[in-house]
Amino acid sequence: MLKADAQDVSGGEGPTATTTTTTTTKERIVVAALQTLRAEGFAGTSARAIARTGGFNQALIFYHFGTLSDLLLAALDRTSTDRMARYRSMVAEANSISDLVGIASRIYQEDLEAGHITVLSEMIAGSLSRPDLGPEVVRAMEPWIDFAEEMIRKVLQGTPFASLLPPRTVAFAVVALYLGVDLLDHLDGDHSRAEEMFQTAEKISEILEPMLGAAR
Amino acid sequence: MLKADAQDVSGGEGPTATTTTTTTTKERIVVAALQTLRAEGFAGTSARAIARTGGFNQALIFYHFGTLSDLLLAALDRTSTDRMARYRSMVAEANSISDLVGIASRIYQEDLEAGHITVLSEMIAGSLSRPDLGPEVVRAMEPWIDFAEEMIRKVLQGTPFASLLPPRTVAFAVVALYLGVDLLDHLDGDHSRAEEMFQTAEKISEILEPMLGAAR
DNA sequence: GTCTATACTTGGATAGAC
DNA sequence: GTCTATCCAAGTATAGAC
Repeated sequence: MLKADAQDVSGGEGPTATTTTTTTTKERIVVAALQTLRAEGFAGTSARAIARTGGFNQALIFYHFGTLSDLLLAALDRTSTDRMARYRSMVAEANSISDLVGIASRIYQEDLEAGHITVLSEMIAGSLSRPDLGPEVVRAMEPWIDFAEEMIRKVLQGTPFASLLPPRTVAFAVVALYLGVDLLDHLDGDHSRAEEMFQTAEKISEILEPMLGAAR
Repeated sequence: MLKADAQDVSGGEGPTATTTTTTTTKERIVVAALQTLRAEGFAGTSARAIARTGGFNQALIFYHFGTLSDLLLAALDRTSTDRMARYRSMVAEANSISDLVGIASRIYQEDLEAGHITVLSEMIAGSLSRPDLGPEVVRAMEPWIDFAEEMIRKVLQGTPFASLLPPRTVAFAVVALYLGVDLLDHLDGDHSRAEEMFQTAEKISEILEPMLGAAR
């Protein structure tokens, strides 16, 4: 997996709706923007830096996207959509708390290596300095909290925890935790702590589960 | 010893070692840097922006700190030290889990309003783009994980959780959660979710506590 | 659609007067 | 220690040739 993404494309503009990965320039620019965000962070992601990364002319960014902010938002949208599809497909099988934790653990690993979450946190951190980004970044985060809420609801249904843990609040905390862990994880490259965190969570959920009866 | 100066003032240069807060220029610069980081984010915190915030000349930054990175690190050190003192004084009374959660809740509120955590997350996010910051930011984070670990250890001592929850791992998660919650909280300014999260945590800890006997 | 060239702005950093 | 002036690199964005 890892670099398996770079895109699903398919539904392009042109009439050539073949399955071949026709990489348009616009897509190449988005991909380069994502790579740059991951590697250099928001502050290092200038139009010129993106063009260097992708090996194309800097002016193309403005031709295709108008402003740098618009490109950045398109890139954010892209990862967000791609990852959401992946998350949904992975989580389809999950019915219990420990299922969910296990999947979260594997998917975090995937995200970490590919830098998907880093793009989010860099965009969030960056939107302080460019207020036009703020509202759009907020919108990009919402589906994630919704998604987490949905999963938590599903898994807490009928357990004694349902009355104790407001799904929306837990969802918020889980998303925040994801972001924070990724932030720290990337800072020093010591991934063992996150691993141990997920292992601990799995252990706990496995102990908890029998106390609840089958969650579903 | 990373810029051990930055200082507590008091022991100033001049013979006037009074208790009055003699604000040296160096301090004013650090304060302005913190304000700018909070308000404009890492990407918006240029030497010129800091000088505008503080109402002093831009060249002073380079006279007093050499480079912008060094100023930023001094500022990070400053908040980190200040907040650590505050945390330690607040937490001195805490003996139980629910004590700790309650204090964490109040202190988060304080941090949020003053933007203390934002400085951390902006510096972490920013260190991607300026690799010279990375190692120093890592060092600035360590005391926080240590501190959290210490607290968690203290409060878990002798409870059944002690065998289940590795203090270091939980500490890492708690710090990550703090960062992530602040990140999201500042993004859209909706502080109710964090509040509810802390309230939920308090409720849970209050329910859990009697099951453990006095934790201490 | 893509490239070159360029206008204009901001930023880090230094020199030198005061 | 502080200010003015300035150098130069880098950034966003646009115009116009191809």
